This record gives sequence, structure tokens and C-alpha cells, in this order.
Amino acid sequence: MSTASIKRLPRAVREKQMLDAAVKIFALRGFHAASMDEIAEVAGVSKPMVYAYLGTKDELFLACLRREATLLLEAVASGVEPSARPDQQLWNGLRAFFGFVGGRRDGWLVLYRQAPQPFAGELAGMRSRIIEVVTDLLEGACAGAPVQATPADLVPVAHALVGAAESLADWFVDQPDEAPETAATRLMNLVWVGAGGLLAGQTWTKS
Amino acid sequence: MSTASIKRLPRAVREKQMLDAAVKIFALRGFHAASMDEIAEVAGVSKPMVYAYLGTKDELFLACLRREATLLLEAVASGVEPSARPDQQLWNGLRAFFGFVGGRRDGWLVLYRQAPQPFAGELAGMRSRIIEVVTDLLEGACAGAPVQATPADLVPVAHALVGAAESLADWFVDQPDEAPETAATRLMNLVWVGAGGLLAGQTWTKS
Amino acid sequence: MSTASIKRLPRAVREKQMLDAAVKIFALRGFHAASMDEIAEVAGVSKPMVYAYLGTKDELFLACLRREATLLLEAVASGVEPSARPDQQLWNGLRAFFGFVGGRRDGWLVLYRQAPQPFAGELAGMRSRIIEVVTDLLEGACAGAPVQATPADLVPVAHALVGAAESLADWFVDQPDEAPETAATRLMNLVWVGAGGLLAGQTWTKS
Amino acid sequence: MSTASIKRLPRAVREKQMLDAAVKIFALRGFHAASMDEIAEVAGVSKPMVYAYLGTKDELFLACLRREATLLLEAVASGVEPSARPDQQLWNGLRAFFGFVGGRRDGWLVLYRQAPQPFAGELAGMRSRIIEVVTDLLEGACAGAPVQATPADLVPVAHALVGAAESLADWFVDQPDEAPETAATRLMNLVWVGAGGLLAGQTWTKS
DNA sequence: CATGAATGAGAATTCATTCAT
DNA sequence: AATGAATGAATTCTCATTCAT
Repeated sequence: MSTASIKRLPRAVREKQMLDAAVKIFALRGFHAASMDEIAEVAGVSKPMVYAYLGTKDELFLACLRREATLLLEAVASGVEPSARPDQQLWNGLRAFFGFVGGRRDGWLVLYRQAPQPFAGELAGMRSRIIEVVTDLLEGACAGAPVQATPADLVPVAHALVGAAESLADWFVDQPDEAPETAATRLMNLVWVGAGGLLAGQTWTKS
Repeated sequence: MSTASIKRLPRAVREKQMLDAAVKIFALRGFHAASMDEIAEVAGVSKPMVYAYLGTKDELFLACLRREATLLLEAVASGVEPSARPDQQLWNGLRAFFGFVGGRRDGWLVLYRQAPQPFAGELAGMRSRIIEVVTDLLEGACAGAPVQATPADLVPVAHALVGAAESLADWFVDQPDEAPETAATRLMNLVWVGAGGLLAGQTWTKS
Repeated sequence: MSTASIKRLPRAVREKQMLDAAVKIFALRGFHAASMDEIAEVAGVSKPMVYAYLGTKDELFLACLRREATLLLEAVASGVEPSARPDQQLWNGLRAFFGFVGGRRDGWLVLYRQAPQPFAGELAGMRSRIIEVVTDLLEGACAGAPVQATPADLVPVAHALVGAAESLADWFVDQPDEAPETAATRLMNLVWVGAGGLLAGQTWTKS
Repeated sequence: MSTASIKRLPRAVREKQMLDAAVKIFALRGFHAASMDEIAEVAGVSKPMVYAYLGTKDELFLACLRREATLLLEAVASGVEPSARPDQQLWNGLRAFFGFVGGRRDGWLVLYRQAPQPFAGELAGMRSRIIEVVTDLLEGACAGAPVQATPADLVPVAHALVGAAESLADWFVDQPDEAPETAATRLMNLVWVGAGGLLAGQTWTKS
């Protein structure tokens, strides 16, 4: 009777339980297939509580999206120490990124796989915040290099980079034995040794 | 009465109309939000016809997935001429890929954005066929190089590469003045100049 | 088996069945307490048919409102023969009105008692069409009279008159033995002769 | 701490706050659309207080109904001075009635527009108390008159009269420049002199 | 006295899917 | 071959009502 089924918890605690349950179920089933009934059940509450505390299904999903996106962004941004070498910073960011994906699998799935169309706008905004961080980082890297790159040229590079990371994360998520550091290093081998060549002034041309 | 409203078409034609309509609507709305009613309406047939010809909603979606995946695979594979240099082949493949994404937007969306969880297995299979093509290509490139890369190490590279291409495709889709060739070249600059360095035996290490 | 439970009826027939059932249930329970389930059941159809044919609960209620209001207006308007004496015309209208209330009890209840706030606007519009008819009639009556009445003064009179009729109808609806003609005559005695005249011994008679 | 947020008020005060809030919300939204939550909020108390003091939603609505009906009845009854002429008494009652409708709009709406079916019985009782007052008045008026009217015949007259007043009140409520006295006089002209008399040039005046 | 926390029960609405013609 | 008619089964969302503190 002591802790079996605790009742009358303060609001903040219950809200966290619900968000956790929602992220779990949304990750497992996808937005549409997830039912508010199941989320409530997993959270250990009745449905009306979910509605009372977190609003409609859409609002609940948005809340999940925002919580996970914020955590991801913070993780990645924490890797950026302006004093470090650009490649170091990028590697730090990637390590943090793969760390998040590995340690918070459900959150990553909700962000990357389960959001249906109507949330595309919201997601695009979050994605563009990350792309900005990467673009800034690239710009910084160009500062002391012999290459002439305008931001307009760096944006697609950042897009490709982020996409490569996301896709590798998608693979990574199913590799139980791969460490975040290893995944980060794999990606650095692809994109930085390449980038290093670019910084030295090389380019590839068709013929 | 002759051409007013066309009826009694041969089966193959009707099926194509339905698949086209389905791809369009699935791309527009996503799997769940797409309704069989709307698909039938856009196809210009009654709902029972859709069921008679292509089965349930799931089967219909699978049929869309398969048709588009086949077309994409054929496009990409057509770029692979064993006689050409590896980088040439990759560029060819990328060009074909961006060409597909630009010219067959709906198919691309159905393949990469709209499939819900239950189709993950099927999609993974299709994706892995593309990854295989790319892995083979990379393997060929390693053949005469001083680097020791096992297929197990190339698979994640292929993942990253495809992801980078997808993400760049997302950006590309909103750039009216960008040619597929230019996009392909951008990506080559990122991944090949890097890859070239790898083939020369360089690696990036943390410190 | 011949007519027990007929199925696959043409749309028009089913729509009428549904409207009839809806009017009956709305009259019996009021808008909110009426459930789409019960309406469908009474109509002998499944709920989705009701939605397919007549839309949401609001739209269904509006459809009821409009059908009954149109019937009522037609009934009342049919009593107005411009060639008759004004009091005769008024009596005709009242007789038709009480006839409708008595013969179509449910329709009257839906119009007069069961519409909740959100339909107030619609109802006010219908009511004002009747008030217009009455105002016109009064205006016609003033034509050859020694009285100077502006339309602005007739409108409140029409309001009062219609209210009196509605209220008497409310009483009438529960009097099984009262004929529409008698009710119409009662009201004529009040509004045409006036309480003062009645007390002085006057009465109004049909011819 | 002294006056910041008032708490622990005596029961009578709290009950009045709640009834006031309830009348306001019921008038604004109608019985069903009104929520106990909103009523409690407007009353400045928590929901359990409402339940503790005034019972369920139905009981609360009944309490509103009774309070407002009593006030209305008192207002109307105050106009009846047995010593005055019948028409004077009627005019007094009408003036009081229009005064109530104008000055206590919410109470009027709750009584006459927002009660759903289940309260019909209760309302009929209240209405019949007013009808009784009017019937008595009419009966008194018949006393010294040459007319033979049984109460059974006066009841429908009273119904019609009250309905006319209600309907005129509906119109009156939207006429900012109309005084209760004027509205009462308008109605007297219709019901005391009668349309026939009016057309013949007669009018009713206060004394 | 007073309330934040919690829920049972029910209502509207939507679809994929299938007959009967 | 083709379709209008019809429905079973879910799912989201709301509210009056009551404990436990």
C-alpha cells in the first residue's frame, strides 16, 4: 500500500508522466495510430487528465516535439566551444547528437519519423535552428582558410551535413553495439576529410 | 455519347489512373489523412473499383511504394556504367537521383515522408536496395585504392551519403533556379573530395 | 419478408425518413439531449448514413428548422386573400397557424421550444418573415381606415400579435378537444375586439 | 492579508454570488452550454463549493428559476391595487413587467428562453402563477360587466396576453429609446381597445 | 471552510470496407 | 464492369460530479 499506486500527485509530476508516456507511444505507433486512451493508460491516468493538463492530441504532440527538440538542440549546442578548432567543434556536436539519438531513442523517433504533415512547419523551424548552428560553425571554419565561400554556398552544405547525420542516426538507432563516438567519427571521415580538402582549395569537377 | 465520359477502359489503364491518383493523394495528405473516397474521386472511379483492382488501403499504399521505388532504383542504377571512373558513376547516380526528386515529387514524398510505421519493413527493404547499389559502387572504388574498407564499414557511409542527398533534395526542391547537375556537383564537393582524401589513406582523428 | 425491413432505398426517401425522425426526437428531447444515435435508430438507419446525407447535428437541426418553418409560413400565407376583409384575412391566417400547430405538433415544438442559442439568428429570421406578413396585413387594413399609423407603429403591434398567437398555441397544444377554429376565434376576440370591448359585451364572429 | 482576497464569507453572501453568477452564465450560454466550471469561476469560488451550497446543476438551475420567478411575480403583483380600475391595474402590471425585463435582462432570459425540456413542468407552474394573477384581474373586471365569462374561458385569454407581452418585450429589449411606460401603452392599445377599435380611431390612454 | 486532483460515462464524428443492384 | 447505399468499429473530446487533503 505504500507506493503501489500513488495518487493525488502534484501537477508538475503528472505532466511529466504524461509527456513521457506520450513520447513513448507516439514513437511506438506514430501520431495517428497512437490513441489518447493508450497514452493515458501508460501514463497511469484517466484521459480527462491528459486533456486537462496538456490539451488536445495535436497540442500534446506539439508539446512532445518541443520538449525533445529543445533537449536535442541544447545537447548539440553544448558541443560548440568557440575556442576549439572547427573540426573539434563539429565532432563534439556530432557526438552529442548521436548521444541524444542513442540515449533518447523515442524522442528522436518522434522528431524524425512520426510527425505527420500538419506539424511539418513546426519541425521545419526546429530543423532550421540546427541548420543555422551548423552554418555558423562552417562560416567560422572558413574564416582563417584560403577558401572563398559565401553563406549562400554554405547553406546547402549544412543541409547535406545535417541530412547525413540524420540518416546515419537512423541506421545507428538499430545498432546496439555502436558507440556515439564511433558514429561521430564515421561521419567526420566522410564529411571532414572532404571538407579539409575543400579548405585546401580543391574542387571536384565533372571531367 | 462517344467521348463525353469515358467508361469501360481496359484494366491496365484503370489501374494506372488509380495508382496515379493514390500517389498524388498520399503525397498530399500522408497515409492516414488520405481517404479512399478522395483517391477514388481523383481517379474518376467509384470506391468499389479501387478495392476490386488494388485491394485494401494498405495494399494500395504498398503498390504505390513499389512502383515509385522501382522507378527510383532504375533511374539511379542507370547511372552506373561499370566502365566509368567511380566518381563519375557516383555523380551520374546523384544526378539521376535529383532528377527523379525534381521530376516526380509526389513519388519521392510517398517514399520518403509519408509512410507510417507499419510499412517500415517494406521501406527498409527498398531503401536497402539503393544502399546496396551505393555500397557496391563504393566497394568498386576501393578496389584499386590503398585503403582497407570492409562492406560493414561502407554501409554506414552509404547511409550517410543517401541521407545527405535526401536532405539536399529537400532544399533543392525549393530552389527553382538550381539544376540537378549543380546539386549533384555540390554534393560531390562535400562527399568526394572528402572521399578522395580517404582513398588516399587519410583519416580524421579526434586530437 | 415483403415489407418488413426494406433496404437500399433511394436517397430521397431515406432523407425524408431521417428528417421525420430528427424532428420527432428533437421535439421530444430538445436539441442537446437528442442524440444522433437515437435519431438514426428511429429513422431505421445507421449513424453514418445520417452524416452522409444530412451532415452534422447542427446542419441536421437547421434542416429540420427550415423544413418546418417553410411549411408553417406556407400554411399561414395561404390564408391571406387580398380580396377578403382584413379581419377575415387575419382570422384565416390564425386558423391556418393553429391548424399547423395542432397537426404538426413536433414541428411546432422544434420551432418554438427546442432551438438553443446558436440557432437564434436563424429562427429570428424565420420569425421576422412571419412578422412581415402580419405587418403587411395590418398596413393593408389601415388603408381605408380613418387612422394614421406609420409602419414603425405597426411593427410592435405585429410582434405582440405573433407573440399572443404563439403563446396561445403553447396552451392549445395541450388541449386535445380544442379546434383550431375555436382558438383562432378566441384570439380574434382579444386582439380585434379588445378586452374593453369584450367587457362591454361585444364579440367578433367569423362573417 | 486583511482585504487582499476575501475568504470565509458568510453562507448567505456566498450563495448570492453563486446564484448571480449562475443566472449570468445560464442567460449567456443556455442551460446545456453553461458549464459548472465557468459558473464557479465567475462566482469566484471552486466547483466543490457550488456543489456544497447549491447542489447539482439541475438544482442550481432550479434555484435560479425560482429566485427570478419570485422577483418577477412580486414586481407584477405590486401593480395590482384592487381599488383601481381594471384597465389601470393591467397597465400597472404591464409597466412593472417591462420594467423587470429591461432591468433584469439575465433573469428574464433564464426564465423565458434558456430552460430546456426537463424544467418545463417547473416553469409551467411559475408561468401559471402569473397567469393566475392575470386571470384574477380579468375576473375582477368581469364582475360588474354584462359579460358572462367563466374562468375556463379567461385562461386562454391570459395566455395570449402574457405571450403578447413577452413577444413585445423581445422587441422592446432592442429599442434603447422606448420607455417601459410606452411599451405598456402600446400593448394596452392592442389588447384593451382591440385592432378593430384602433382602426376605427379609438385609443387607450392612461387615465 | 475550501480546493486541486481525478474520473466515469457518453456524445459527435470519421473511415475503411462491403453488399445488392 | 460498375456503383449507390449502407454500416461496424474506432477515436477524439467534454462535463458533471466527487475524493483526499
